[in-house]
Amino acid sequence: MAKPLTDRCQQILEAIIEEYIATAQPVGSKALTQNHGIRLSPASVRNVMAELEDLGYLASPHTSAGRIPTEKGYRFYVDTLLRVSDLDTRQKDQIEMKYRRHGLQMADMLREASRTLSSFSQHTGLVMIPRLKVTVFRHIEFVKLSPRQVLVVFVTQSGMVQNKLVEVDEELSPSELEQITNYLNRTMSGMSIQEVRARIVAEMAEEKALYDHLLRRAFALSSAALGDETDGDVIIDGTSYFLEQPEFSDLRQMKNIVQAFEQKSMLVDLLDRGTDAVGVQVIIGSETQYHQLSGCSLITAAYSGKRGSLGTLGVIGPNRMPYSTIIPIVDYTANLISRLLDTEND
Amino acid sequence: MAKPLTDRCQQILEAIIEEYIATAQPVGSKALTQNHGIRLSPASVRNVMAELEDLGYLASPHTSAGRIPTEKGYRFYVDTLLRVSDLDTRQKDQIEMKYRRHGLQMADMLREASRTLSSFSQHTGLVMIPRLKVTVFRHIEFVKLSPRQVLVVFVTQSGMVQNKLVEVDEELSPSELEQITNYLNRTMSGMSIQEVRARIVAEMAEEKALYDHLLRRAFALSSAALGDETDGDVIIDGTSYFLEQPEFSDLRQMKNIVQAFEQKSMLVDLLDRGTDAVGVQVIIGSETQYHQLSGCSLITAAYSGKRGSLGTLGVIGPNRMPYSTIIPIVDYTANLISRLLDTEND
DNA sequence: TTTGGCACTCAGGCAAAGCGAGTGCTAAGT
DNA sequence: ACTTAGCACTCGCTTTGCCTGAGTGCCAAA
Repeated sequence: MAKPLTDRCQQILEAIIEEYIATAQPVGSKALTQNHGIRLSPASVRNVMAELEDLGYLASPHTSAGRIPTEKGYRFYVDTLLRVSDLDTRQKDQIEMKYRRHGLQMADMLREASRTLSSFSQHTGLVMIPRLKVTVFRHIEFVKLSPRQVLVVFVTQSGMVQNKLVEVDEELSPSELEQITNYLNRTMSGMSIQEVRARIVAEMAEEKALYDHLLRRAFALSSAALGDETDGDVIIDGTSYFLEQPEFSDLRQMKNIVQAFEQKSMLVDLLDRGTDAVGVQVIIGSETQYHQLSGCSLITAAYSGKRGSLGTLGVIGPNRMPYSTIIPIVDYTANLISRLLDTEND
Repeated sequence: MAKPLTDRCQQILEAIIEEYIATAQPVGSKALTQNHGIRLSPASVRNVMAELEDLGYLASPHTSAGRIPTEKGYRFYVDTLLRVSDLDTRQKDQIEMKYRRHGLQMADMLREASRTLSSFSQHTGLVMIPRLKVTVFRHIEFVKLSPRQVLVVFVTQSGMVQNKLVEVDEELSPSELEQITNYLNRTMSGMSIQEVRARIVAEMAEEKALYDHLLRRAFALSSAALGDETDGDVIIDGTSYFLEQPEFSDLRQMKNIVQAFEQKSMLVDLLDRGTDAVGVQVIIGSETQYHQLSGCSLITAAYSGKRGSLGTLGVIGPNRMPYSTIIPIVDYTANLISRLLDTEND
């Protein structure tokens, strides 16, 4: 039963999907024979279409309309029909230009990436902020805000700044703070946060720490600051492109989507899935497993710094997205960001 | 010509506006006499309504529909008809509860404020982040990222952390950086950023600085870091409430609004207008002077810290907003935030 | 295996008709 | 002088029916 589709079937499926992506209208047999170099009569095409519908690649909204691709159809298209080309150099230059401003910190860069993804794809751009645990420790600093409150400012290798307010039981003198600062910066510099955490746990258990009051407080403070994982944040840009999509003119669904965007947790999850993958990932419709996002697809790619994968970026839009043009954009952007993060600050 | 409206006119206008706010439907003469304790016949009400229409407080979408308020109508309602009551203690407690988590930094608090405003008003919440220039210097710190790049981390009195990457012409040794840090923290602590800037300009001009190389570099570095005003940022929450409003079911206008939200500059401008005002401000429809936001109104109030006004927060929604319930919410939230910012860290 | 022919289906557009909410006006009542 | 009942009128909204056209499935011929 799992016999592969014939060449002709594939060719027609591809034509239908591309036509549908372009027009958002159910596509009929006649339209196909006219515009897509199919050298067959409408009747033959109809036979093929009926077959493809039986196999689950196409669906018809009603008897007298054309066919639209199913998710299975899109999946097949993306997996085997689609040949993605590279961006031409002009486009690459245009994208790269956006990052030419100097003094760009990582956060600015990621914001710019989201904006660029959105404007080049004409869909909604997503960029996940790196999780704390995958970043590399560079510098920590304590600022006493009140006798019991200490602001811990923490800088990663790539120039991201995290900060957290920590309540302490017992007041710390400026010189104590300075000693702690120096000690932590000396010992932890260059380690990943995961390593730092492991180190803290290990040292806390050691005898030395038990007797050294200051050391113990140093570890307590830093573990409080690094302890709670920020729950993942996503930069979203170009939500308004969603409002242009005819398939979301239904306000109820539109509201679902906007709410999902505000909540972010679903997007974090979806982007997370692609963090350790190589190359571009595509998630289509119900593969998201969120019914609020039904009809939405994502094109994502991981970006990385010196020490491996940092996060994921991508584009979200309706199933009917121009995959062939957006995939190279996402791919190039992810590589570009990785390159920029890799070469800077060395 | 500027004769004041009679009591009866005002009473009816108020009833019409409140009915329209509740139902989003043009309100007719009959509906009024039934539900709003107007002891008049529909015919009399009609006469009054015709008069109010002539005066520009009401409009009729077409002959055989009821009346809807004009912007002038809303303005009159807000200015003279509306009596805002205080929130009851239960609501106050509910709101206050949201800020009970400890270790809340200013940024978290403002985010929470936006969310709370939105969920309590059932419309879109806005909170402006304080402009750099109105904040108070507490601490500055330099982190050398590469020979020529220094990350300037800067903490305000209220615990906000700003950071900026600065390129330097000439490498700074760690000890130089430390000297600069100490000097700046000693001299500038407790001053507002405006004062700090003025001080820097003044000292740069003085003889002393001309001869003290290090001092000159200290000023150069800090002025680079404090120099460019961040162009104002706004925390937006509850955009999806907009999608529920029947008046925005037109997708074109909806798109305008969402784009305006993404761009933020309009919102920054609108919130800025209320920064130095006392109490709650209401901006209705075309008073925003942005055609993209036609049909939208804002309810805003300034919040302040120890040293006076910091920024503005509020709610944006359709003209047809329940002003009487939202105004107290905005008012209370602004006061609450001010109180929290005032009492913390002392 | 492909193709032309043909009957069939069904959504969308259009016009006519009916409904109903609401108005403005006039004349009578207080 | 103000209020109210009555009445003709307006006009948007909904329903109904009809038509059109795009597109289908199937069959028989090439």
